[in-house]
Amino acid sequence: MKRVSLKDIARIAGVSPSTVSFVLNGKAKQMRISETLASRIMEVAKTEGYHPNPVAVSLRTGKSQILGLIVETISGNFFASLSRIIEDEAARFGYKVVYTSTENNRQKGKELIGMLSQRQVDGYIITPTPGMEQDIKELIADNKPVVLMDSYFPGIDVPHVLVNNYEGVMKGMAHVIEKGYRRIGFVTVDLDLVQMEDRLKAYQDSMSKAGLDTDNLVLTLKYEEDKEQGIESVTSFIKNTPDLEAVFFATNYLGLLGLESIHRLGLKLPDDLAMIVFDDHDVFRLYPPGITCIRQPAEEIAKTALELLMEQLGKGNNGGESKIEISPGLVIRGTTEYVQKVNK
Amino acid sequence: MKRVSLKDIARIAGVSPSTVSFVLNGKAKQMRISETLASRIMEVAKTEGYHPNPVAVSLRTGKSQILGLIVETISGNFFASLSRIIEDEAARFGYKVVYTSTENNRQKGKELIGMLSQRQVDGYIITPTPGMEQDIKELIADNKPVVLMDSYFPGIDVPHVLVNNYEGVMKGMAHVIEKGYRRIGFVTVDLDLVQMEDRLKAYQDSMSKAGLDTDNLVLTLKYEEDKEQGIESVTSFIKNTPDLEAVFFATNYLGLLGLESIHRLGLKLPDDLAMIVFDDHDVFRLYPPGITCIRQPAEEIAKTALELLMEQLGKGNNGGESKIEISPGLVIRGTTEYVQKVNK
DNA sequence: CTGAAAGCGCTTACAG
DNA sequence: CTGAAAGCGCTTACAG
Repeated sequence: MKRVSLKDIARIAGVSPSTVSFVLNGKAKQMRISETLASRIMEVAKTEGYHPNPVAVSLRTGKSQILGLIVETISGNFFASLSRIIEDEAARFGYKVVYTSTENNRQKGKELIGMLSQRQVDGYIITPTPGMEQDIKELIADNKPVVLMDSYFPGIDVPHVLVNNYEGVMKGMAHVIEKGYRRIGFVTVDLDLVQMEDRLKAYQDSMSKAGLDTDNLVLTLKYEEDKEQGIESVTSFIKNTPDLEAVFFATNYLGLLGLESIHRLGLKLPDDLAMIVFDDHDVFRLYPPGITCIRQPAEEIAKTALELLMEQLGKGNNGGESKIEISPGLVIRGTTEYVQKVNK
Repeated sequence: MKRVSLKDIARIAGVSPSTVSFVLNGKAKQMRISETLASRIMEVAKTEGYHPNPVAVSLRTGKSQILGLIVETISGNFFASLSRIIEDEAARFGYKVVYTSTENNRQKGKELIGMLSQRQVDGYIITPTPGMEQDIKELIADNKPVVLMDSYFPGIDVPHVLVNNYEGVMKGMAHVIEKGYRRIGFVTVDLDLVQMEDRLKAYQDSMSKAGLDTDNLVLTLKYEEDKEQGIESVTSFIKNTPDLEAVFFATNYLGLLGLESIHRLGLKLPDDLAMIVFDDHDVFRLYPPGITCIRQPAEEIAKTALELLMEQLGKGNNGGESKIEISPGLVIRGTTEYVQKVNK
């Protein structure tokens, strides 16, 4: 059962391969091929079960119709929500998606390898992690279509889509402040990413706007620390901060550490201590009730990222909707859905 | 920054493309190319940063060095544990892995499409679901290397690796029976898969061996039912079965339904009711303490599946270990790790 | 309206 | 020991 080739179809239909190719690629009228001939060729192709060999097409055209999605880790909810959406959307444009993850462990290596050996993909959607700057620059230099998701590097001029982090934290803070909380702590991590800066900034701004002090209320964990160390830091932070009423955790990972700390201290949510979490990855459902959560719309982010990529690939069919804010080469977009769970 | 081609290397090194190809593919001595020449060519290739174009190689050789992994769903722990392991193992043999899922919703469609459009992959690892028989037969007919994982179709003669379901259930049953339980229920689903049959058989055998009755103790849910319906069925089963002491859930999905039912009935595990679960997919950690769990070693299954596939691809480097039981065309292997949690 | 020809980047008999 | 040539299956100027 050999695969039928374009040549086979040509032979059976009694025409030249070129003609078959034109017809099958919808260039029949453009090439002024008679409708009769065209439909006859179509017919033959169908009855013979012809499918073009994508490898040959790719070699000839230089396009693979494949997109590369690079995420931090392939296990986890973020990837799960994302992959489905991106795969579906990509399919609508005739693209397939392959995944790679940087899996923090083999940081330096894997991502490079992945990129190099994958230069066959037509475009990239990347969730950037610290240290990827160089790789991304290379892609840009290579004129590869790239969209960053969930974060970006201020120094690199590349389209990206992420939630409005500042606004998100402002909303969360406004909420707890309005509820009457005053002594609000903030737990973050020393990751050199813009979204972390924005979140901290928003915390500080909202506190000062409310005339509240932030002295000794910010805990910055080390990215390198392991989970247990993190939990201990948070635990002692909570225990040793006088009159602490609420804590804002800047990422969902930090939130999980916080949850464990609160558990160990025997505190009850939200009565003893209120908790607000900035949910990076739409994993809200992991949290128990009694937590205020800034939730990121993973689906919207993913869809938008794909749209931006398609635009670069010349398939920019943004239809009626053009309300994507485009700063010079940059795209920032995102809404924050505010989920209210604190019942104080 | 154009990609350098093999031809470029040849030109720079002052030899023919063939020679370069031979050297780079490690056929230098086989072709009796002088070591001096060979190392010079290697040198040029390295300094020029040459990487063969996999698309061209694939077109020419008919091999893609890509494996297809088809799972039920891409979100979920099973996929997460699997993907990592299979990807790593495959890399050791020089293969990449692409994923697809059947995502029960678009059952009939997607899987077909996935297969057809992917005929470029060199081999398949498939977690079969009911209805895939035809597709798998086609692959076999096409002489494509295929390994089934986690289940198999008795009618199709293809290598597969799965846990010993019968043995697993026997162990679990032996345990609870030994603990003194007598009225043990069994909850299963009307899925037409061999492993479900094996599990039920083992339940019946162990009950009869212990001289216990199974009348009205087996609940078979409909596969088509949604979650809520399932929970209600299980709930009423538990409530309406007199003197029920323990329930064996034949899959982890059923186990989750059971958990919810027990919760709704306000029962306490394992005091009011003991629970045993056959964990399809190594997601044991999802269960609370107090549950007896038959656990599948996902890692071992995945590794074995890959080995079997490599064997078909002629890379059978099974080293010293050859204790894979091979029945005619069939492979059954697996161990069950028995995790004891019931403290009665 | 349609066909012959070149070429994408490789590998591999074949011929020296 | 090494090179010229064919060919994997397509697409696309180019020439009628």
